[in-house]
Amino acid sequence: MTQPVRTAPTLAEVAAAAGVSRSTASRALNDSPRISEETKRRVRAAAKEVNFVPNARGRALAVGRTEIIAVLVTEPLSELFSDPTYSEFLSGITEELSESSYLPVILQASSTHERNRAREHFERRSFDAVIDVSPYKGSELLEVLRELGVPTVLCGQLEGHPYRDVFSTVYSDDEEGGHFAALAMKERGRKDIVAVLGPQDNPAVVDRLRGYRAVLGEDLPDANVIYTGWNNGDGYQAMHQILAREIAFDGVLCGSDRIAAGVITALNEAGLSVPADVSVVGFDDHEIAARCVPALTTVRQPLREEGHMAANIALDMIKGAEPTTSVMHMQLIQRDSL
Amino acid sequence: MTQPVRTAPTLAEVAAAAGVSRSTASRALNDSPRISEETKRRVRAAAKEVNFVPNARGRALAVGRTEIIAVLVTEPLSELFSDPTYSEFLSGITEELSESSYLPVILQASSTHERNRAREHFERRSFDAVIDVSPYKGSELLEVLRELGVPTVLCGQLEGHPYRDVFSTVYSDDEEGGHFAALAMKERGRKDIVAVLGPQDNPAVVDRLRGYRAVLGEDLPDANVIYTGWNNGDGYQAMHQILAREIAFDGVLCGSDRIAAGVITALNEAGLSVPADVSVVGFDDHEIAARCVPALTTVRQPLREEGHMAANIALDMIKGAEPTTSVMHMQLIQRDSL
DNA sequence: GTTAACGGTGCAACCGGTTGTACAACCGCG
DNA sequence: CGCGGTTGTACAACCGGTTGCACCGTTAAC
Repeated sequence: MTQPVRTAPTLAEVAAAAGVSRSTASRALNDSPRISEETKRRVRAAAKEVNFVPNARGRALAVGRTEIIAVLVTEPLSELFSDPTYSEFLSGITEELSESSYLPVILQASSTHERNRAREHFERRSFDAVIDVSPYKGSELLEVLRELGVPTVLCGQLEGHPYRDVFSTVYSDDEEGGHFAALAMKERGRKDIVAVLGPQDNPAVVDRLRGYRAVLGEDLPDANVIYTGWNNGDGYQAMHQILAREIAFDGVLCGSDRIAAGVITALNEAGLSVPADVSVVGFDDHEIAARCVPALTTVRQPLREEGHMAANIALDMIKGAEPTTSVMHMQLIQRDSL
Repeated sequence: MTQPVRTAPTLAEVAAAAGVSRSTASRALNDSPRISEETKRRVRAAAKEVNFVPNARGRALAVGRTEIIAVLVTEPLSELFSDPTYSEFLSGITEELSESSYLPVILQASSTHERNRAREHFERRSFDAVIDVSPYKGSELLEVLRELGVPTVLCGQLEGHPYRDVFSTVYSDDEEGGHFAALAMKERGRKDIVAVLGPQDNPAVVDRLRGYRAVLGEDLPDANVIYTGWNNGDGYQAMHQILAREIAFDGVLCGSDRIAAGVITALNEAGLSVPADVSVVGFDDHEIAARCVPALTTVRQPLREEGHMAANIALDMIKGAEPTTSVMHMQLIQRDSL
């Protein structure tokens, strides 16, 4: 077992070991066409020998990049991640970046303290690009990023597109998703709809509800809209509340697939059959959706692809590309709960 | 409104503007005692004038530090943060670091891809220290960190303390917490206990259960232990299941305060009174605990302090301090639900 | 046999800061 | 007036890489 290494080998040591100059060693390791195969082999062998890894600090200074991309989170993490969709989105980002040498890190900036630190490190150019997961209009950090000219991708639509000319934007069309779900209910002939959504202040929730409303109008009365958490148990509890009211309904639109799972459990316990008595539609196409009994009809949001897109745009902007806006589209996944 | 700045001012420009050399400018901005007050004033004015912020890359190379600390997360983020306690812990870390110039960033390393990238950046020394939020024995990343000699703090107890001589450890004594909760039940004379815990594979859950068992023995039979999520609705649903079984019980130990809130709701709906018929004890001392009706008796875990501790130890280790182990203690908060 | 072309390598400058050391200006003192 | 000591500043080296350019030896062409 090797002893802990306290001091990392430098390029100079590798060069010495291979019997070449630092510059040749550098070019060999970066696979420059100006170096002969024979020399490359020697240098690579030497590098492997001493376990050489180029030091990030020296490299960053020379190439002008840190190869770190900040994923900016401006709300409390627990809130963000209680929405299960985010982790899928983040996976999309890391997946895409793992092809490159870039590393995504999550930067929490919910308190003033945190925002100040973040601001400072933005000014120092500690990161090559920023992906803002939950941008809001008038954020002072966005203002800073704009002034600094740091490549930035916003995930989510800001009303009025205040930064369209400087920042890129990626979002999926939640209103369209609501549209699809509601349309499916309507075509099935459901007339008395209940909605069990996520938190009321979540922008996606607001947009989806708008989509529902545009299709259903008075078939989805205000009194039938319930805001709750995103989980199984939350759906279960909400459905209990609704059943306790003893109102008539034949369809439930859910804010997530896990909510839908809880709703179905509660309905079954109350002796109601899905989809014979009540239709249920979920949201996200989470892996749980296909495993539900009955298998859940749901709206698929291309979260992973959204992450890929955001990461790619960030990489392009680092290379100097102009800001872009791209909209991801929702898709209704037909199964048996409708 | 200023135009976006594309190229940041360098120290040389500041020095020129102030009419001094680069070295003097540097010392003036770093408040060296060798520089006269008058010169410092001039340099600072010039720096403010051109909006100078020292470039992280140059600075990092010179001082040998990036001033970034990685908070390593080896499980999926959504899983981690569905446990509400983590955000409190993270706040503790950022709070403490905000006193310094260090910035904590969260590094997700659940997939192989992610782990490889993380490893690479550890080798490059992109971070000055690592705080591992959910360490597990045999993690290859820990092995890498050990070999590289990167200052590392583990949050959680690893059985057998395999890295005690290289890494620092901070953990709160979950078994002790379980002990306190169970003891309170026992002193209250409760004999038939039910436990509604978090996920079965969560190490804290395992330790707490061990604490319960040590005190209660057969008063908490295996059949009465339910594993679920951490939320309100999860507790509600779990309690419904228990009530459906029609077993006799007079106490419920909960894995989180939110679970407890759901449990109380379900008990009330079933016509049972807390604490007259059934005693309920929560965990965490989340803000919801005091707001429950009746106010919730719970076990307080010093999460924020744990974060402070972890951050401080990391800073100390960067300065060269030896690894330490520190245990945080639990505390029973007596309220009305027992 | 001389020379141009070319592939391979090394020197030295550079990225943007920090810091050891030399030096100039000034002070008070004998 | 010359000395040693203090104070404030500048020069230059350094951190660890990358890269423009000059230079070397070889080969092919004339």
